[in-house]
Amino acid sequence: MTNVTIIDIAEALGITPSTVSRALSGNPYVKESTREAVRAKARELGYERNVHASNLRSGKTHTVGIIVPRIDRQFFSSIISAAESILDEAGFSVIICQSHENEEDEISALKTLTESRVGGIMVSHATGSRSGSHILEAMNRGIKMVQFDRVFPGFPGSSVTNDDFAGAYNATMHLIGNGYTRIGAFTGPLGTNMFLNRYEGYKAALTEAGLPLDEDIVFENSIVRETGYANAAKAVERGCDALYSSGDYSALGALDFLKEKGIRIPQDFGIVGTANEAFTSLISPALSSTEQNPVEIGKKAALALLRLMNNETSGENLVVDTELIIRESSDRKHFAKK
Amino acid sequence: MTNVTIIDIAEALGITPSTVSRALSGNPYVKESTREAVRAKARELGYERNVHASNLRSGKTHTVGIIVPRIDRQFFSSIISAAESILDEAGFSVIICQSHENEEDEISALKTLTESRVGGIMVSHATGSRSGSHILEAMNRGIKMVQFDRVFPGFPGSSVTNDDFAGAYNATMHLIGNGYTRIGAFTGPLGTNMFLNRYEGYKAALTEAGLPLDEDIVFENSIVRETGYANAAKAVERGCDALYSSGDYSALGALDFLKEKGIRIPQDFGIVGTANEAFTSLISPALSSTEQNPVEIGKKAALALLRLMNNETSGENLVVDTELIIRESSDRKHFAKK
DNA sequence: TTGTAAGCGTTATCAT
DNA sequence: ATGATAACGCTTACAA
Repeated sequence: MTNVTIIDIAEALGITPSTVSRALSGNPYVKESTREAVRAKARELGYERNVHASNLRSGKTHTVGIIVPRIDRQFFSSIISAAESILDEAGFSVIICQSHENEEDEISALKTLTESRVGGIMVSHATGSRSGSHILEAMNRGIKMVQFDRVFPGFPGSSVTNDDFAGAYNATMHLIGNGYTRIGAFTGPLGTNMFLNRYEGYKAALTEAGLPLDEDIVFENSIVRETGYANAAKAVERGCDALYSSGDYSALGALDFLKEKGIRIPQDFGIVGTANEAFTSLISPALSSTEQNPVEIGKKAALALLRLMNNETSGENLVVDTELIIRESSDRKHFAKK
Repeated sequence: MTNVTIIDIAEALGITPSTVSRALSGNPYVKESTREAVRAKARELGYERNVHASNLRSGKTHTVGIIVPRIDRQFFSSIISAAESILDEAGFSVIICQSHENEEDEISALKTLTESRVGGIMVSHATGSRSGSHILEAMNRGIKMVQFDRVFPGFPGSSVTNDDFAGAYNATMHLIGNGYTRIGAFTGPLGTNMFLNRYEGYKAALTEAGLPLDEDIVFENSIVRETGYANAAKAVERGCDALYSSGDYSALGALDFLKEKGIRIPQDFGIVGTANEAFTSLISPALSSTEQNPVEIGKKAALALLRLMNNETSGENLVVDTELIIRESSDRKHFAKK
């Protein structure tokens, strides 16, 4: 265990701890030769700053926290990875907590972080977290917070979200542009803002194109492969020739059904997913999807947090553009020859 | 900002800070009524323990660190997720650092963690980290460490690895059992122990089955889709009827080639990948692969670290079994009817 | 069962 | 440019 302190360095050099502290922390009022000597001795003795003593005395931390529902979802791990790189660069270590999609764990994660006196927190809330009162309360206590992806609108602090409305709108417009005329929708639970916004985008596109909205071909809670398969069957039965899906897995389930029935994709049926999961480019036919740019979200959120901690802003709401990735499953214009 | 201390609680209650400290930390020599009163007042005042003061005074931390090459790889994020759940349960927060596959960042991550006086560290080293001397040095300074997945053999402390040899052996044996007789291999860089072990497992299976080892059909550094495609062409040209691959992406590349050439899978050609990436079950034909059980690795490593910090062991080397997942790409016995 | 008092390692405020 | 000193908030002998 390292137990070398600035006092040891001071004694070895015949100076005082204050000078050692100043030398090590880059205080300008230190003779260059002293600084050199201190640095050399510190290295020689294997000195390591005790961040706890430092934090206690100075009241400042070089740690921030990130709370996500689960680390092992690609979307979140990409966000964390990007954010970590930026925060690390700025001299902050990152404590990561998982809420496991439930409010209780989210509250305890928040407690862990505030007890550690982190300088700020990035949080994407659990679906189980309904009111967000614990988050609001922490914000009101003065904790710098950036909400990302899943946010409680109207809270203080900053936020970074995707433009879900535009993503869905663009995807639906793309289907319309490829000549599909009866386009169904797979949505997530519409109680969640994100899914609601996507549904609104879908509707807006239909409206703008003069197509009727038929709720018979809107399937809520279609987010897994199995429901996708089952609802694709209904969609086909109800005369759809395309599907906009709020998720890639349900779109995959739809592909399963369509391939099984021998329905040609994209000639007879078009489909676009959402999230641009890794598998979308690997399956056949490759699935068109909407890229959510998690790396961009992570970077923007980290920078927003740094600004917040620096008092350069009291809060800002940032939007990250989505990007439609057109692949075989919906690109009738190019793949029809196949 | 919270600034309520145990002194505030003590004053409000007309007792001393020591008693408050004892009450809050579960010291048994505290009257039940006192404990209740302290807890109530703490809640009322919005008290939060200052972990820095606590750590400084007690010399103990409730924080551990995890260093991985990249958080955003599914394999590592699954390990972290599993480890975090267990460590969190045990009362530890987790600081996560990325080495970005280079030694410099790994060293700086190690420094960040030791400066934070973490109680222990889980580490999977960067490919760019050749000697591991910084890791060894930290271990020798008394830092509790568990290496996982990519380990420097012979180091003190604990380790958790996959049985890569057995995984490759089983995969190759499975191909042999399905009647394939000229089985090529895609390996990773053989300078890395893990890949070497897999190659040895492949060779052992051939030997045991009395099949010749032909280095013409062993392709080193086949780890991405593109090299898989190119080397599959060579393998076919050289008469292979099956491939054991040390990675899933190169196996995917091989599938690309085989499908393009109209070679029937698994009737005319069998293939098994490694890692059981999410896409393996989603593509067609579904790819057989070797599951590395990251969740198991994460759990085992976390528990090993807890034992190490508890001085229940001075080091142990644990092995996590891999699991062969048989899918269409290699299962001639069941899919041949197709 | 509770109080007293010292100290963990650092930094900030004086003073020199 | 450096030294002396106090203090950050907590835990822990030791005493009572």
